[in-house]
Amino acid sequence: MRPTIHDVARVAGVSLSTVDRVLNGRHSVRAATRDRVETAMRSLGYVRNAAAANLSRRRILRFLFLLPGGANSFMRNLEAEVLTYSRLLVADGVEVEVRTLPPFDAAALDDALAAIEPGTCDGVALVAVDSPGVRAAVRRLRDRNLPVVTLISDLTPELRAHFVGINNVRAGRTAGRLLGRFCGGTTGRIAVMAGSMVLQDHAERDRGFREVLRANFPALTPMDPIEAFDDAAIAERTLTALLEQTADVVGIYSIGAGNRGLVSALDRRGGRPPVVVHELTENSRGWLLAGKIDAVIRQDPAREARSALRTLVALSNGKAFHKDENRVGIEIFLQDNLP
Amino acid sequence: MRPTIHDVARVAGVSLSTVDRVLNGRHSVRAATRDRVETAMRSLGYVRNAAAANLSRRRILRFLFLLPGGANSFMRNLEAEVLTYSRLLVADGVEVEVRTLPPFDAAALDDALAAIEPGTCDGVALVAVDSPGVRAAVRRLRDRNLPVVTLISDLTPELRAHFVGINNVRAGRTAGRLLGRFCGGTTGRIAVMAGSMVLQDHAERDRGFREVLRANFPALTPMDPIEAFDDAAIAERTLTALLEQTADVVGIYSIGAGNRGLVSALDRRGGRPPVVVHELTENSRGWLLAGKIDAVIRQDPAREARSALRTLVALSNGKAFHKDENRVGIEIFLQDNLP
DNA sequence: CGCGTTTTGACTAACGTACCTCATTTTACC
DNA sequence: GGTAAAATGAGGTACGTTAGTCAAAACGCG
Repeated sequence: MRPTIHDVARVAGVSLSTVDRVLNGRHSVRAATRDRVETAMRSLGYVRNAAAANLSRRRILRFLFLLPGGANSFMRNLEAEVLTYSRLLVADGVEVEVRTLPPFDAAALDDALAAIEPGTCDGVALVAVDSPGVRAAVRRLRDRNLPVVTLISDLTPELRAHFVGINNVRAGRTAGRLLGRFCGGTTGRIAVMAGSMVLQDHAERDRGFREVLRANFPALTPMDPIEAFDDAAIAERTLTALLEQTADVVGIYSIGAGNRGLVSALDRRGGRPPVVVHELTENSRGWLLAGKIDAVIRQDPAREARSALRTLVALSNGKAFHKDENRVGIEIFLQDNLP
Repeated sequence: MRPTIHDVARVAGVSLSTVDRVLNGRHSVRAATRDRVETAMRSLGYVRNAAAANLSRRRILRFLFLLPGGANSFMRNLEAEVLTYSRLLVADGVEVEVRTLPPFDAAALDDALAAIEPGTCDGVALVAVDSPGVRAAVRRLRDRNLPVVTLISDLTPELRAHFVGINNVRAGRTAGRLLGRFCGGTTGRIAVMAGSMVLQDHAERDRGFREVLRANFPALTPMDPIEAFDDAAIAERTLTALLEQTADVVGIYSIGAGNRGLVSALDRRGGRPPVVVHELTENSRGWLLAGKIDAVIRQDPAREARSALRTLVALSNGKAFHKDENRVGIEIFLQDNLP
């Protein structure tokens, strides 16, 4: 049988109340008494029963997720995963509200954060837009002891409790090394297609990609990024034009969405250079299997949703959470290791 | 406020006892009554409070992990991860016993499974060795409603509740495709180093590797596997000999452990062909960063430990567990996407 | 030493569910 | 219609913790 606070009280020679006071930092307890209680806990190997504690606290944990709205398929996917996983957590007394905000709108995020009433929420996960207002709002939440987790896009580390997402520079580097190796010693130019370089994550991937090519594959020259604004038609048109004008394209890196256009453009030509894209979708999975692209790099939105939620739960329960467990990786998929 | 069984009873117009009977399938309840209760549950969106239920059941969940003993570093790693994660679960009333058995010993596994006393254990995770005795023992456990999860190595699917591990044929295919691409059109032979082809997982990886080379990279010819028995000295000696005898080795695939010997052998030569190995360790991570090898393929033992434990917990609580959540992937690491 | 202040103890109700007993009602069947 | 059997109700206790109240004890300080 696991020891309970009753056992701790008995061994420490104090009352239940005192154990409770030590455990929950209530009234003042003399240092000597606290020591005795803590020693007893250690010697018994006491671990607070999380189920009983939460039950007694009659506490349901309410978390707020602030995600950018709009058509961005990655974000919609992430939203769906958050909702899916939170349904599983209902049995453990967790309630999740997902609110979508105008994308890239610091003021809207700022307002949403400021509007959080004390006592109505036990933790926040947000896709950060870095601005002084947002930083101030997050700081206020932290001062209220509300755990804040950043998702996908980070803030300064001292403001948030945990960041769930990938390092996009390293994602770009990974793409660069993969494509560099796939090009196998040929010389030529690499076409780069992005959603928009205004997006921080796209810009970071682009940077990492170029770093690696410059340092490790000097025979490959990345071209200026085409901005396709995640639109298949634009992507197809501009890429087709580029391929017609440029004879020595020996590889293609697609940083964002709009890959349908990329594939159509390539389909109409005979042969194709190595292609590396981001995000695993039904489409990109099919293209990988069909041999229309060579590798997909992704961050798993399902794991990100779960990590964010688990982190919030752990922080709210005052549990140490395993950082490693809640880290998401930069995954590489070829047609053989698809999930 | 979330609805409780009291609410369900009120709405259904029955007593608490009856709701309890329906919920836990105790005495006989008339179909009509059961219907009313179930309708009430649905209309209220009732979800059983897992914390309260387990508390009341004064139930601690006891799980048994049966892992192969011996020096196999992957298994030792896995064992450590199981212990680490189970420490986190203590607060939720989970107790884990890890028992190591002689490796590849079906009889020992069989005995260990048969020795499980009813009532002393709520679920088993094992690294399966397929034999009639083991299958029978697992079937008996299943008949006792004890959830059984296979780890790393599977049994026939109908016997176990879940398998946590990777498909090694696909892992080998992944290695093959990666190495094939890295070799970039050159012609020659590929050296293959395994622990022992008696190991099923090594044999499967070898098979997948060859499949891909044959189908997609006909210019690359895999050589017969060197068996190094996970021993660095043997690996170094045999690989050195092989490289001296064979001029056209254009790639190396290491299926198992003993990579220290591989790296030493390569270190003593000028230049090296592309190298793909399995398992991410402090060593292989260092070699990747130092450019001594090109890619590492792994299954994450930490995630496998967590998945097995979470699956057992979910099954014991009668919860639907998310299959996807508890699946582990075949991960590819280059020096840029290391965790 | 006596005072006021801290610290501690004893006790109680509650959280939502499980599980038990005993009594009562309803049903099925002849 | 009467009987046994089945179904249901009522009520209690317990799980381990939280969170309170009130009284008693110990302490610090002049």
